[in-house]
Amino acid sequence: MKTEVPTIQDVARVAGVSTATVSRALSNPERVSEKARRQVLEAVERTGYVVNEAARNLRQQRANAIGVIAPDLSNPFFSSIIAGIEQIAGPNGFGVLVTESSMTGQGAFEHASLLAAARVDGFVVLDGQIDLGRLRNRVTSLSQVPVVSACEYPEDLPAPSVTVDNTGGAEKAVRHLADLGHTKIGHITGPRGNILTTTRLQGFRAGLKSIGLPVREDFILPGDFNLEAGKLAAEIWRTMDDRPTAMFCASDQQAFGFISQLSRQGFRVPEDVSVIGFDDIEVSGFFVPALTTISQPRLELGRMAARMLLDRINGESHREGLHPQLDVTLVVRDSTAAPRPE
Amino acid sequence: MKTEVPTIQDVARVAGVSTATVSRALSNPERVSEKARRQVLEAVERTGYVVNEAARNLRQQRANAIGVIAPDLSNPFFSSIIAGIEQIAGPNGFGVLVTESSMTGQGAFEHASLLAAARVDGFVVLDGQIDLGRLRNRVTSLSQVPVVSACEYPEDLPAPSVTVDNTGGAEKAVRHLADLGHTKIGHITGPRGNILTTTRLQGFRAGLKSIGLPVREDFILPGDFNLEAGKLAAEIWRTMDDRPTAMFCASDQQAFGFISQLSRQGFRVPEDVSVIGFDDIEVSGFFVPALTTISQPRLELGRMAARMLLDRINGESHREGLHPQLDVTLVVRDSTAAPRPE
DNA sequence: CAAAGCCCTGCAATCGATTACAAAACCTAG
DNA sequence: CTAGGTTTTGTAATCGATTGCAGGGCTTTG
Repeated sequence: MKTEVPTIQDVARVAGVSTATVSRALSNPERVSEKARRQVLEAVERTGYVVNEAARNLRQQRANAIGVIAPDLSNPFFSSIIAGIEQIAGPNGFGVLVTESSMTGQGAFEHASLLAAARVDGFVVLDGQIDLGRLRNRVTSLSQVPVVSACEYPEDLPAPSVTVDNTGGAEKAVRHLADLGHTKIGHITGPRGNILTTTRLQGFRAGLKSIGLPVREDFILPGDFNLEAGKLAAEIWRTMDDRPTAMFCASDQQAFGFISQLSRQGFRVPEDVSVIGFDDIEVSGFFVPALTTISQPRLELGRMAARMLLDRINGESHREGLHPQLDVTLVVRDSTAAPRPE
Repeated sequence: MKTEVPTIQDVARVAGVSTATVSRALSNPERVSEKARRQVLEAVERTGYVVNEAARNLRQQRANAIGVIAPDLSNPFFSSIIAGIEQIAGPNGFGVLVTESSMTGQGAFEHASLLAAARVDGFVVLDGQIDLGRLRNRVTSLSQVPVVSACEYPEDLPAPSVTVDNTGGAEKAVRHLADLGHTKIGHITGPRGNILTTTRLQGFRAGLKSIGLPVREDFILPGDFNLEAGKLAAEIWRTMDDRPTAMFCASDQQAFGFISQLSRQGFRVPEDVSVIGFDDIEVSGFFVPALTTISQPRLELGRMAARMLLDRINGESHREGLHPQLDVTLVVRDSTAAPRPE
């Protein structure tokens, strides 16, 4: 078996035309004659030719790939977004390079420069903690690379972003609980400093206010988005003298941890306490009890981010300050109910 | 601001040496003089130079990247493996290009050829359905590219693979249930034709046999790995005259679906039926009840696959037929218990 | 002091595509 | 039949790095 990979030269020889014609026949079919096109296509078939991306990238000064910087690849939340990105990028001929930024700050930067250098034409950043400004300064070539941030985003973002309506979602959650008759509503927050934490907390307060309920600061428990944080919060809830009858959790995972720990301690959801989450990840509908939550379109988040990035790469520059916000919806299931009468 | 990206020429000029020396100073520091090295490093710092990967790749005939073909990116199971792959690839200077093969057969092939063509130096295949032989024939250049398959793998695999001990895991599950006193043990399988389905079913049968329990074919319910399949199976279980008192589910997700639906119908786990899963995904420990399951090292699966692939790319060819199998462990939680006395 | 050997450096070819430019081929209309 | 215009094709430069080869400088040894 021949071990040589065929090049455009081989195709040209077989087709009996020049390499220029081959190149044109493949990328601008309408620019060559019917006859030449047929010959080239046939030669491509015969030789099994596939364009060498490295050569093309070098010549065109374009990588035909985008990078994704995610804080945690194994987190299903981020991986859904990546799936969405891939759905758009792939069919458009763009590869998707993923990296995890979780490794301590330093590492993330090393990584990013690895990605830079004509390896990718742009980035989608899913990590709100990353200091984009610094990232850009770090590597000269990076400063020219378009970036779109999705989901989380740094406070002072020098790039377009696509997010969901976190504040509105939180308000919806609070309103739902209030509608059920709850007046003692608590909240377990996300990690300190995260933009999602901030906006959801803000929505929580705004929601209470708009209904005319007071904000009880002692009902706001600090947390994180993960399962463990929910468990910890449950322990705190247990020890409270005056307990909220309903909790708005900053994430579904957190809600699971919360409910799980309470069940273990003999409490029941929603009988003893109503719980509402945020995200609507896949298992939420199958949890016991099925989780009431705020659903966000993760796949669409990724798809939209990819579309925006591709647009920018192709020069259709939106204004820098484009920040579409996707809607979220309340999904009522079994983890919320009217409070038990006193 | 200067918008030009510095090239090796710029560095050479600033450092007062030739491009050859710059190149050597960066990749073979010991081959140039102390002085030249200092000058080059300083020039790199000053110019903010980063090597152009496209040019390097073209010249070296190597992409410094690996491709991952996964059936479903948003599935946390696969994304964990990808995270593992990234953990090994990244620090070794390799990019990780992901693609989803879920799109109907055709699409997957298109995609793979996109990945080929000097874009990646090798693949990790996570999709057992993919016909590797056909994939390879499709594109001449692909036939030379090293492939490692992980987790799932085609029956007649022409490539090394890394898997977990599915059969052994299933046996452990059965034994655990039997140890608790169950004699009527059922199984919900994975999707038809999948290698994981086959091996786990096989282990299930073997487990029963080794304990001396008969295999009741009517206790084997066809399914899939997802939540919905568990739900469907629950409906079947309900209608059975003679019900198994314990079910071994082919995946954790499936177990969730099963338990969820049963709860909804007023049954209790483990009181009415014990349930054991397979995978040990993150939420399993926080499900209600916490799920007893067979834990498999997903991250390590990815890490090992990446290591094997990198080795092959670097020419350290293991024999073609290398198929390491990682161990799985039984994790006992709250979803299994002794059967209720008749 | 010359010869031999080693280390370091630079020149220039090379990887495989794309594309500017120019030439050739073909048409059309006068 | 020819000038002018359009379409199609080919030649060769180019992208930015790596690397084989050869030459220059320096050290060592006889």
